[in-house]
Amino acid sequence: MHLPIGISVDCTILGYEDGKMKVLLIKRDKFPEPEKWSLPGAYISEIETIENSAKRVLNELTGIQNIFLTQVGIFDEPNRYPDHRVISVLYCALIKPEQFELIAGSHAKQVSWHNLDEIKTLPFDHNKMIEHSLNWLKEEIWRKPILNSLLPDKFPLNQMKDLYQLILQAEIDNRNFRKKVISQELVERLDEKTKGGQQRPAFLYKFKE
Amino acid sequence: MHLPIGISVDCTILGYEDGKMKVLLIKRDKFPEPEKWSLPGAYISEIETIENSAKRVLNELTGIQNIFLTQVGIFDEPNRYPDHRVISVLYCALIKPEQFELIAGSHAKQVSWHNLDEIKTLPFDHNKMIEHSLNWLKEEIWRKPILNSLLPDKFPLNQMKDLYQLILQAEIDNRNFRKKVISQELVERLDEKTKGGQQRPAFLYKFKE
DNA sequence: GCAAAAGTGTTACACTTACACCCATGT
DNA sequence: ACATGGGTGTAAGTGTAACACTTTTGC
Repeated sequence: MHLPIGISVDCTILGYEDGKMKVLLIKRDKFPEPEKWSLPGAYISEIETIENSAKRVLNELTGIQNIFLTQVGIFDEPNRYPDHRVISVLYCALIKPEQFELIAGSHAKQVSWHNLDEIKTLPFDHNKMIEHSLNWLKEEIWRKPILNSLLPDKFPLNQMKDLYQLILQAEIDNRNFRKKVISQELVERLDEKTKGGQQRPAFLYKFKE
Repeated sequence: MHLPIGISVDCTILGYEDGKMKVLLIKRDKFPEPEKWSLPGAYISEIETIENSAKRVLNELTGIQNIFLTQVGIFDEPNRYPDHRVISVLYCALIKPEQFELIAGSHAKQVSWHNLDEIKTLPFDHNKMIEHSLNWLKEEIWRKPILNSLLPDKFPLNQMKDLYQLILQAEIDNRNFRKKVISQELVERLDEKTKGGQQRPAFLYKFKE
């Protein structure tokens, strides 16, 4: 009835800074895999929904709160975790690194952003989890302004395009991209331009609504 | 660590017969809710993936085996189940009722098909589960030949259209429907027609591949 | 010959894709 | 003046949506 199976949550928190995609990792302090960097995660509590557990765990480990988490998958290989069975529910969120103060708490020794393209082998199936989250993001990216969680409030369209290219891992046609996001009324142009660049200033845009 | 939280699977098994959508229910024999009709489901086992547990449970309860189950959701409200907490992973499958012999086993007193439009209040959150499965189906219906699991091997296009209308709960334009499924090479026409109808015979089609 | 279901084509609109040059600024 | 990234329009192709009449059979 009450099987000896643990249920945990893990979170892929993605950010965008200096033109690179980042993922938030914690340095573990306990068994298993102490001292290793991994996705923030922990067992769920008995009285919360899984999503609320994910929010709480994320806050306890990293200090991040009040963000929107989306469930993106379940990882249930019987041997994915050492010692005993743990089924993990994976959540993903996109945030602007500069808007959150990182506070390592609970069983995290450190918290920090890591460049996505430099991620090495992580414990358990966390590499698979990141890959899974990125695939989820690729599919969701055109639906509504998901990316306003990654971009600053005001941004030039080329920055937005760079981000789409980074996520989709593909070239995007400049003119078609502009037509699309403007005609779909995803973004609107402000009466303001970039300053201090080495070249022609660009109009700034913001997400609608 | 090993929290007293149960993990179960439930299955929405859908069929199509006599122009109606059907769902497979079992009559429960044990606590909780004995004697009530509900979706087939049970606790997962410690050594199987969740999906394999679902297949095993379905077979034990209904006799159905060798079918393709898709995970469509997780139901995790802390009080969805009486007495103690159980998180349930929901699977869905589409099958042809006439191709499976139903055998009530394990803790099922009976198994039988029920018309979807006559389903009353079921125990726990099983009504929500069915609704969730139907929404999933609405989204998946145009992707690949999902419905070849519901239709006979050979069928007239109008029957296929009726089924789409039933699932989507919407009118479909006859000509556009035919154009679409033929141009997408979903189906191909056979050199065979319906017989014994009261009207003009219709060409039979089959799913490609 | 008539009732009933089967079958068929065209046009308008929306969306996507491909493609190349001029513009505004800082140095 | 020139290097650098910013910015723009058009045409072809593809998919979707709306719409009404003729055909074939059983009775």
